[in-house]
Amino acid sequence: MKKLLDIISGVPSFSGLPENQLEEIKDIAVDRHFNRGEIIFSDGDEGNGFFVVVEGLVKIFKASLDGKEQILHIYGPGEPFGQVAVYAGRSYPASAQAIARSHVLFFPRAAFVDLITRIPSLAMNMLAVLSKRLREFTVQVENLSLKEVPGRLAGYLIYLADEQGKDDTITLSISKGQIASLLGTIPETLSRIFARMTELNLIEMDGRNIKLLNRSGLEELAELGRMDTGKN
Amino acid sequence: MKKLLDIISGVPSFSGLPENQLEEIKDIAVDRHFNRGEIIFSDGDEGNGFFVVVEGLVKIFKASLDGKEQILHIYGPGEPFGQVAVYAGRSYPASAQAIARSHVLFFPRAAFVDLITRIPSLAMNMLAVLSKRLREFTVQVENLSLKEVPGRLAGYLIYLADEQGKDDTITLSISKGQIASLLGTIPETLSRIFARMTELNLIEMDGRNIKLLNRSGLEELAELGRMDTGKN
DNA sequence: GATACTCTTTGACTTAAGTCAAAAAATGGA
DNA sequence: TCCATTTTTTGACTTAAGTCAAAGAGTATC
Repeated sequence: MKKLLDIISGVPSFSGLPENQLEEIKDIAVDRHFNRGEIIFSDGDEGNGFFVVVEGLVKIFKASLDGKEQILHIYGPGEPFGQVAVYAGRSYPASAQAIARSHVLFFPRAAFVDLITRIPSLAMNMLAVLSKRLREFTVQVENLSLKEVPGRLAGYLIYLADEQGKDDTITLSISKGQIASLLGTIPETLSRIFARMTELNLIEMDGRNIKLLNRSGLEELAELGRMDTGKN
Repeated sequence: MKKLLDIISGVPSFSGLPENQLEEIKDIAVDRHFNRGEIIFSDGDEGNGFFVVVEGLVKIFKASLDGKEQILHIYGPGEPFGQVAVYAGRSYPASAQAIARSHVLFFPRAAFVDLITRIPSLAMNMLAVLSKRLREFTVQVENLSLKEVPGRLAGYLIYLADEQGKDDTITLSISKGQIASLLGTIPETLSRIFARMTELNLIEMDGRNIKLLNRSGLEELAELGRMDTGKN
């Protein structure tokens, strides 16, 4: 099956490996499919492997007793998730849910650990992936505790603009409710802040398309962490 | 120098390695000392290695423009920090400061990466350490966004009690101001919540000694995330 | 043992953001 | 196209926690 090998060779975590090793990785991968809304694993579940998104979108989140949730990350094609359970503790530290019809690859722990110990550059790649995630978490903690919601949103919009490239028009790939949860707030608050940003001519919004009208203004807001313009 | 080898063999990240490999690790380690208050590295600094605390206490934190700070973690003897710069990105994702006179070991990147690629079990150990940190971050994000300050404090007190073992009396090793920063709040708020907990007979406080009077009450508070007792 | 710190607590006030409720848009089938 | 969800927005109100200011405790130093 040639297609699977192509997919695997395109995953950043496996980049730079020679064909025969990619072949070995391919051999232990298991195809799995999830419908929109399906839970892939739950916080605390015993985990005997990790996943890589091939197609679709998966959200990783923590839920509270009273029904609130905080999204930790949203992963798309080429991105691995659930590795923490492979290297330490054996349980997943959060829940994963498909937020679109998704095709993922599952890598069983034992077989993968064996590969890592035999392929030093694979180990280095995995260390790099985890380090990148740690870096992202430091930013998330910083945002949640040192920035107000407008600052977090400005940062997120800039992040999307950089990611999507083109001009300064971005398209949201997830619902505003999900964005609220990712930013540690609720839809009502997010909606009000979008309105405020439009008011201040920072952005222009049409459904899921947003145009950044004043990038330096947004950058300042993201940097400072609060709306307060400093005048008066 | 025998003492250094003893220290290294006691570091969890290096556990399970044979003597000759510990020797190799020892050979690349560099001794460094910091006074209380000294900055070890700053957020964004180019990092060419990581550290392990031998003696003392080091705080890892993010600072905001307007002088606030969020502590990400506080590390004591045996714990490594700054690894993210070694495996990805080459810059430190946060700042590190000695909060007590500290003795640390510095491991230069190039030499350590060489060791990792030659010693598979060292690579696995490092993967385990990073995974554990990721797990801790998921808890911190959950706390910041889904729990109110009383819930976070209750969880922290329980964590300290478990760590310090003995009965249900704990001793704070850091100032209350630092605890406030670790929990994502400010000293005034923390002080008021300590007072409220004392009021409710959850704890008894004498300076830096705290007695947990009602552990299950605290556990419920930590679990639920807010003070609200649910009655009425 | 008085002086000069730093750390902690208390009080009065402000505010960002949450809750609850309902209307308005958008989306996706049948 | 029309109906039924789901998503987003708006309004009125509440609240947890922050700000500012000042008083009390602790600790260390000479």
